[in-house]
Order: sequence, then structure tokens, then C-alpha cells
Amino acid sequence: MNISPKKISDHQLEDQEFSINHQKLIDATIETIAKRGLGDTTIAQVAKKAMVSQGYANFRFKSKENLLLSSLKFLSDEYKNSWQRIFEDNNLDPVGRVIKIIENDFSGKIANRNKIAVWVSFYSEVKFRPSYLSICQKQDEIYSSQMEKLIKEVNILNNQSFLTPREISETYLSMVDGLWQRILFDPKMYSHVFCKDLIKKYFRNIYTDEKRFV
Amino acid sequence: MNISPKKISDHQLEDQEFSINHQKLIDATIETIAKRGLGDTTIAQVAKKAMVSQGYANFRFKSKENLLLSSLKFLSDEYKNSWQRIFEDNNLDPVGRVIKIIENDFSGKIANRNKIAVWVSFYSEVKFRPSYLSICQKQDEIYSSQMEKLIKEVNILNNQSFLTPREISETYLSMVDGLWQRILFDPKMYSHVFCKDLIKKYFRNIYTDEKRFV
DNA sequence: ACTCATATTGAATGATTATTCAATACAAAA
DNA sequence: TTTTGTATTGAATAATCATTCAATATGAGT
Repeated sequence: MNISPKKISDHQLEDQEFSINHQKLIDATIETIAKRGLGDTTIAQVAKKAMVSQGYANFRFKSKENLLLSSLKFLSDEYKNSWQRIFEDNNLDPVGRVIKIIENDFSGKIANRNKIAVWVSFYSEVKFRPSYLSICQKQDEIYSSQMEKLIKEVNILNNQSFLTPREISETYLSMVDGLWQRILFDPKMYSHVFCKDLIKKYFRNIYTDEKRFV
Repeated sequence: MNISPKKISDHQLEDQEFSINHQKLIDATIETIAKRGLGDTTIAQVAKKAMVSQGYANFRFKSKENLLLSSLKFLSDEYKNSWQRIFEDNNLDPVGRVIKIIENDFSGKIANRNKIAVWVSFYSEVKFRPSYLSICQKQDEIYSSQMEKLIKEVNILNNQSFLTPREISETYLSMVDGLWQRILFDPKMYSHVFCKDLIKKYFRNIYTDEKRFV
């Protein structure tokens, strides 16, 4: 039986989408997708992992589709928050911010195998599910243009290269996606340190005088 | 099994995996995955597209899993052949070969949206299906080391950079995976020309004197 | 303690789909 | 033509799973 001490009853928080069960189900969904794949993820498994009944999971999220969507949105928001915090950090100079972004992209919180497995699963379905696309695409464009802006600022203080800010931004973001995918294949080889160093050296090659890109 | 010198009927070619129906089914599988996603691909749909009965599709490939696997293997072999042909082309110098590899990676035959959708679908499942992994991973390591070898040869004739051959190889291959994924999201923006030029400029930044990297 | 509104259950339902297999079509050999 | 072995069909089967909903538990207010 599920006896959990609550100060506030769930239904009062329902509008805020912040009941314990809501988040428990999302966490369970991410874990299940990471463990069995999107295709083999069933409501029954998710509900079991979240320790609620199957019927409840469906009732709470209205449909399986909606549960999956909410889970993707959770990951998307988590990433967005960590990115935005860095991008808007005025204590850091442009290069410092780029480095922080790299480190965030390969931090344990963001680039762990469970979460990457979920990202890639959704990416693979993006072509057929407009709802997935709408969650990801708009944000992706924001990252792209914000990174470009950042590189422009870096350029003011550094030697220019053959590559335009836009190109540096695009190569960086593509490389991150590619490396994430590779972490799934072979997490030993593509360790966080390996990925971070690789990308930093990539930037060092562009900004040869900037010693912070080790 | 006796081999008649004249005409050879389909069933006699079965071992060679080369009947018309075999390939029709694989093509139909790729198209169906690209159109509906791995999860929503059913034998019935594939069979219909290949214009054979549902029962036959299953009979021919023993199981759905095996049909999917065979389709992945087909794509994997196709890519391998095109790569190997370039890598072993003695008429080209190292830089010429790198350029051909880039052009191949974003050619209509390899980087079309159908095939990328299939690749990404399988990638997303690779963590849970050892059989998928075994098809892809070994090849990936070969591409990685062959590219590194190629870069070493390029280096002999060009100025060195901060990046080691291994690092150039890894950044290149990651970038390709990332760009392929982006083609799925937004094929207009990530056109073949855009991707090719981006990567060539990336190399131009490494080998600043090599004007063939436009 | 009782009521009532809400939360949660879990068994039943119906839809989907991989797989099987008995029946049939077909093509070559006799 | 008839026979024989293989190719192919498609309807039946059985398994899986999302979704529903009547029944029950819970806890706050009285």
C-alpha cells in the first residue's frame, strides 16, 4: 500500500503539474525508455517502476502519448534551464561562457546514458510526430543563434578564423549531437572527459591564442 | 541441392539471399520505417508495399526482427562499399580522398532522408539490441581508424595543427552523425550543399593552405 | 464519527499485430 | 497430361497492450 506522508494533497497541486506522482511517473518513463527503448516501453512497466497502478498512470496523463511527450518536455526544459543560466551569466566573459556550455553538455546531469538514450529515441521519431518536433526544433534554433552571438563576442577579443560565427556554432552543435550518439555506442571510449577535451581542442584550433581551451 | 546449368529458380537462390522478393522486402522495410518510424512499422505494411502477402514476408525472413536486421545490414553494407571504394582509390591523393568521403557522406544516395531516418531509428535501439550493435560498431571503429590513417597522410604534405589525426577523425565523424540528425529535423536548412561546405570549411581551417577545401 | 470529494486501483475490454499453417498456385520434369 | 516439389497466400491464432471504468481508499471538513 502506498502510505506517503503529505502536507498538501495532490489534487491541490494538480494544476501546477507538480505532484509527487507526476514527477515519479516522468522519471520512471525516462528510466524505462533508457532501459528498454521507446518501442518496448509500456504503461504497465512505467507504472510499476513509479509504484502506482497502471490505470492511474493513464488517468493522470490522459494517454501514453501524452506521458511520453511530458517526459520529453521535462528533459528539454532541464536542458534549456542549464543553458540559459550559463548564457545569461554576466560574471563570465564570452570564452568563459563557451567553456561552461561545453562542460554542461558533457556533465553527468545532462550527458548521462539514460537521458541520451531518451533524446535519441525521440529524435528518431521526430519526423513522424509533429508534437515532438515542436518541442525540440524551436529551442534548437535558439541555441544555434545564441551560440552564434556568443562566438561573435569571442571574435572581438581574438584572431578571426576562416570560419564564420554561424559556422562555428553549427559545427559545435552538430559535434555535440554526434558525440552524444557515440556515447550510447561506446560510453567507455567516449567518456565525458574525452568529449570535453576533444571539443576544447577544436576551439583551441580556432582560437590559437586562447589558452583556456586546453 | 543440384545446380541446373540453365535457368535458376528463385528458391534455388535463396541461400544466396538474392531473390527479387528478398530485396523488394528490404526496400519496402526501409521505406516503411522512414515513413512511419520503427515502432509503427508492421509486417502487414511492409508486405503490402512489397506486394507480397503478409505470411510470405514472415516466412521469408523467419521473423520481423530478422527482417529489420537484414534491412540495417543492407544499409550498412551499402555505406561500407562506397567508403571502401574511396579509401582504396589509388588514383586520388589523401586530400582528394577526404574530399570524396565528405561528398559521399552527403550524397543523395547516402544522406537521403529515408535512409537517415532508418539509421537514427536503429541507433536509438542500439543500446538494447546487441544484434544491431554488432552490425554497426565494428564498422564504425574501422571508419574511425581508416580516417585517422588518411589524416596522417594528409599531414605529411601539410602544416600540422593543434589537433592530432585521431582528433580530426573523431571530430569529423561526430560532426557527420550530428548533421545527419539535423537533416531529419530541417532538411531545407541542412541541405547537402550546406553540410558539405560546412565540413570543407572546417578542414580548410585546419589545413589553411589546402585550397581544395573550398 | 460521518460525509463528501478526490485519489487510486485493477480487472475487463477491444484493438493491434506477429506468427502459424492448411490450402492453393505454379512451374518444371516425366 | 500428370506428377511433384516449391512458392505464396490469407485466414485463424495467440499474445501484447493502451484505455476504460466501476469499485474502493483516503483524508479534510464538519
